[in-house]
Amino acid sequence: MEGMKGMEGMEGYDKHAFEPFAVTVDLAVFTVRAGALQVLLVERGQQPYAGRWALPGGFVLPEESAETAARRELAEETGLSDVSGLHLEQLRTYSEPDRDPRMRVVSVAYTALLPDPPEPRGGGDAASARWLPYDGAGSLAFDHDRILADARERVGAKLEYTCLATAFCPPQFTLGELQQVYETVWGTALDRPNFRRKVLATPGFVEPVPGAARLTGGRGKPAALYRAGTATALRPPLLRPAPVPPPVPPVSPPVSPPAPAPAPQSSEGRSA
Amino acid sequence: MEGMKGMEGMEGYDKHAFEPFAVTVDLAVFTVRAGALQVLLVERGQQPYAGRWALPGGFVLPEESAETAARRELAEETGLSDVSGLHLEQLRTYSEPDRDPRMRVVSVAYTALLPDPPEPRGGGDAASARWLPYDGAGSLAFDHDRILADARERVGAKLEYTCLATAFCPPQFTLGELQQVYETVWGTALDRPNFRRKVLATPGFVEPVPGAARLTGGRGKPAALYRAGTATALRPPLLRPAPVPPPVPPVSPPVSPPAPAPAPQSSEGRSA
DNA sequence: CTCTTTATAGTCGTACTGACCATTAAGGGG
DNA sequence: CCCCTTAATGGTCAGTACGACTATAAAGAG
Repeated sequence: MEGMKGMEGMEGYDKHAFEPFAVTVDLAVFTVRAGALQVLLVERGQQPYAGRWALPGGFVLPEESAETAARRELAEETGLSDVSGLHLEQLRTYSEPDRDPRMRVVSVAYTALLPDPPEPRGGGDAASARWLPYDGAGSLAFDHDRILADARERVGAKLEYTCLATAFCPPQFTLGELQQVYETVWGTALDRPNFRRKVLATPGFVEPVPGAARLTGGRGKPAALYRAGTATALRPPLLRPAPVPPPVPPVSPPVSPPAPAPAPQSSEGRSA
Repeated sequence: MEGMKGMEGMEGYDKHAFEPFAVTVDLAVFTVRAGALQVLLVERGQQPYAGRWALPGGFVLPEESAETAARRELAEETGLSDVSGLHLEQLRTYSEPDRDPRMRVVSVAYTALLPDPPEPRGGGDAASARWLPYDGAGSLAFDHDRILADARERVGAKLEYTCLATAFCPPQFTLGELQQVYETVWGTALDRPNFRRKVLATPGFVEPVPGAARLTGGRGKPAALYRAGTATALRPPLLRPAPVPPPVPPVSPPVSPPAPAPAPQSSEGRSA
């Protein structure tokens, strides 16, 4: 603002010369659990949209920034005592005049990523807060469907060119778990050796943990443990596989040469 | 919001149960002119920051979204009659409680890109509006230095993985002009043949214009004209050159082998 | 006509990536 | 105890992308 059109000579201008807005924050809090992308949602207790699921959020208080408000809400909703280490990032602001039927509300949306999700403290103010799978969380209150979709897209995109994925992982993790994060958020399978190669070739993405290789739990060969490195960007990026171009049904290549079938001398050729 | 903590059973709640905010938009409008990145700025006419340059912007009106307000302001400040085709994109929202000394103002920042900049209508409301080079636009009013820096970084990043660069160009342009956009925003020189190869290899980035190859003006071989294609993403991306890793003053590799000096058989080797 | 400037074409070697194959190290069953 | 299954790891190979250059073409300036 600060241009203050039509408010010349206003000198500490009157607060009612313009429409006052309510400013809120909405949170899209993600986690990867049981191989699925999950979102923290609250059930609305009153109109409008009573009984519907919605993103957690709340008013920005007079003396705090939106970022501060978002972190405060995050702590309240998750019940976590320390949210200072969590990844919290501004998504964008939603300001359609009719997004809340009651009044003019401008909402600054944030995205947060959690490693291991504590069950949210069901009590408190919101009717109930729960982790729900992203798929099947459709039809939220207000414009929260859109916010949630925007948030997922943003997270998916950032996995490509940042080291953000480790924010979904506990302090120590295996490369398999890290890969699972990518696969879950992107909804595609990745080649394990290639993924490994890429991650390890990126300085500062992950670093090995000196002792230990978790034997417990798992059924296969025990995996090495890593922790998040100091790097933040991923260059060159790790691009998600293209959404499958047209399968291009082979347009009948010239009928002739099934020929001396030189046979794909591929796999077998190397195994010898 | 919509969580409405501590406002249970409020039913079309009272507008004064929470702090009202002023909501504004700020615009970082860029153009590339004369080989330099330029920004549209207005000179403030009153306190605070009277006489200082600031980003154009203004209040969001009661019945419009921030996006609508941003486009309205863009039209007003540039004096352009049709801003519908211009690239306008939400940057982020700034909400520090003390960002405006007069009152609580939350500002949604937008970034806009213009091809050929008309001189802004100096008159109107703001003391004066002008294009100024990005470098040397330091020390703006409020937190606009930060907003401007964020905007530039965002634009630079988007040039890497989107076809956004054409938004800086007129309807028809040469590859040289397009390259100039990259070089100006990134502040680095690019190899011309390689840039060309990359752009042309990306389907839908640009498409050749049937007739004409501008002979006028230029001094060298006339360049072919292109127009923006339909593609929006750039995969794989066109990464800006790394900011030169540490020049690594050779930390005296084991003193011995300056040996048969295989000499960096680099540049000179090939020029012969 | 020559030099300078800019556009455009093509080459070479390395880095990166996708698609695979192979081996190692558990755990589960028969 | 041996064999099968499951996962992690270690490699190979070929095609693509890209950085660094060289070479050629087509103006305008002198």
